[in-house]
Order: sequence, then C-alpha cells, then structure tokens
Amino acid sequence: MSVATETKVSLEGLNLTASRRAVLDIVKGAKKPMKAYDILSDLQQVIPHAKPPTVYRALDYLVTNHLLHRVNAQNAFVYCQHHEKCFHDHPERFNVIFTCITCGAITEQAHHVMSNVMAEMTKAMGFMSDSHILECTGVCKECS
Amino acid sequence: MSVATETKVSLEGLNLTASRRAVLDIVKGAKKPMKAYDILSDLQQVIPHAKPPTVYRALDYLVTNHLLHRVNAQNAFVYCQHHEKCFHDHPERFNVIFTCITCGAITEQAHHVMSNVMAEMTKAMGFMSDSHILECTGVCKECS
DNA sequence: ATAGTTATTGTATATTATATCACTATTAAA
DNA sequence: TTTAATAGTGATATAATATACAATAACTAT
Repeated sequence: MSVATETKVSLEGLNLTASRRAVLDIVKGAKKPMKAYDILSDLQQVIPHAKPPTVYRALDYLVTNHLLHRVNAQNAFVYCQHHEKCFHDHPERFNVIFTCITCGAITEQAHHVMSNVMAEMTKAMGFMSDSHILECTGVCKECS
Repeated sequence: MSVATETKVSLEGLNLTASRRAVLDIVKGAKKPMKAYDILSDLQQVIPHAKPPTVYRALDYLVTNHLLHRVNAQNAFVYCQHHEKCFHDHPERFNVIFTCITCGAITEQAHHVMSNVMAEMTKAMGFMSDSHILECTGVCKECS
C-alpha cells in the first residue's frame, strides 16, 4: 500500500472520506445555504450511487466536527467560516445566525457581551451548549 | 341566530375557530413539545376528519399570533407562557429556548442584558426579528 | 486467521410539510 | 338583496426532509 489513496484526506485530525469531502466542498462552494437534497443532486454528479443517507451521514459528521452549521430555521447547511475562531481560540463564544424569512439570506454575528451573558445563563442552568449557535429569524435590511 | 355558536371564541381580538382552539388546547395541555402529527392524533379525537393541513393551518395562525412558539430544533410546538410579557409589555425582549438534544426538554429564559445586546445587534444590522426567540441546543443539567 | 469491534453502505420506509382546488362563511359595499 | 372581496375549511395528492435497520467491509488485537 505505498500508493496514496484518494479516499481519505486528513484535515486537522479529521477523517474526511470521499463522500464527506465531497459534501463539504459542495456546501463550502455554494453561494447560499444548501438543503440536503440540493446537496444530494450535486453529490450524485460525483458519486452516482449516492442516496439520502449518504448525504445525511456526511452532514452529521461535518456538523459534529464544526465544519458546517446546520440552520434549523431552513433545514439547511452552511460552511462555518470561523471554525478556528469559534472553537479553538474562543470555545465559549456564541454566534447568532440571523435568517431572513423573505430572501433566505443568512448572517452570522458574534458579540462578546452576548457571549458572556449566554455563558452566564448556560452556567447557571447547568446547560452544555453543543453548538454555540443561536438562531434568530426575521426580515433583513434589504427586504424590509 | 340568537343561539351562541361554539365555533368561535374571541380572545384578545383573535379569531379562534374550533380547530385553532382545539390545537391550542392540545399544545397548551401537553407536558412536552408537541409535533404536528402528535397534535393531529389528538385532534382527531375531537375532530375526526382532521387532516395534516388542518393542523398546519391552525399552527400557522397560532404561531403568527404568538400563542405558540415553533421550536425549529425539534420541529415541535410549545405554548408561549409569556404571551403578554413578551409582546405587550416588552416587545423588544428576546427569549432563548434551550433544547436538550438528549431528552428533548425545552426551557425558555430571558435576560434583560441579552435582550439589550440583541436589540443593539439587530438595530445595527437593520434586521427586524419576527419572533424574538433565539434557539440554543445542547445537553441539559439532568442529562449531563 | 479469526473473533470482536468500529465504520460504512444499501434498501426501504418514516416523518414532516405543502400544493391545489372546490366549497362555505363572513363581511362590506353597491 | 345581490354582488364582490376576504378568510376559512375539507379533501386529495404529493413534495420535501429524515431515519431505521440490515448487510457488508475494514480495522485490530490476539
């Protein structure tokens, strides 16, 4: 086995198999939040036998490992631009994802005071946030 | 038509038809977040011909009018305990719904500093929040 | 090599949500 | 009192999202 395989690429200790890597690239390269079946369509260009579970499994892995965010308000997925900042330098930091219910645009914002307040609230509750993501829906500036 | 009909009840200017009222009562009376098809099952005890659109229409109305919250993290609905406080006395107030991904428990919390911070953030962005609800997922005290 | 374990794949199906269209009730105007 | 506009309902079908479960492959420690 001296020939390097294409099926696995190590990125920061992660096990990016072919389908995980392909899903990551698809979401990362998209201009907008991607839904699972949008991703599936694209994925099938590369991996013809891909099925819904292929996508969901890859998404689970990528979300768990903080490479993607799941946006519950749209059942969609976006690339996490701030992987290192969110989880390496400031693991206590909370981001807010604002979703426009009109145009679907998603904006990610953080604010250190809010992170502190959230840290207080979760500490007081004994709640372990798994994502450090807060979601807020409404209408964005352009649409109002 | 001198006999009062049972089909409509006025509550704070709302038009609570029979099915809306029934759905409201079902969610209000439940001990846990209710999913649409859970609600449908219960609703069919009262309105046998109820179908999925019956439930979704009622839910749309009740969420729009702030009697229920939709919890995106679970595709579920909860009664808003603080209808007056949230939307009448303090329309600027943000609540955070914490969802435990292990047991499904939902807790609603507010914090005036966080509300102020969120108000600042949304104002700066020109974002009009439609729900004043932030969602946060993680593991609750009991489950950790 | 082989049993025990973990990871991945395949097939089918479950769950959640909406589109459409015909019909009914209510309200407000002409 | 008709008419028109608006809002709500009922029924059917189907779209969109997601997971359960069984089977197979890959790894690993004896």
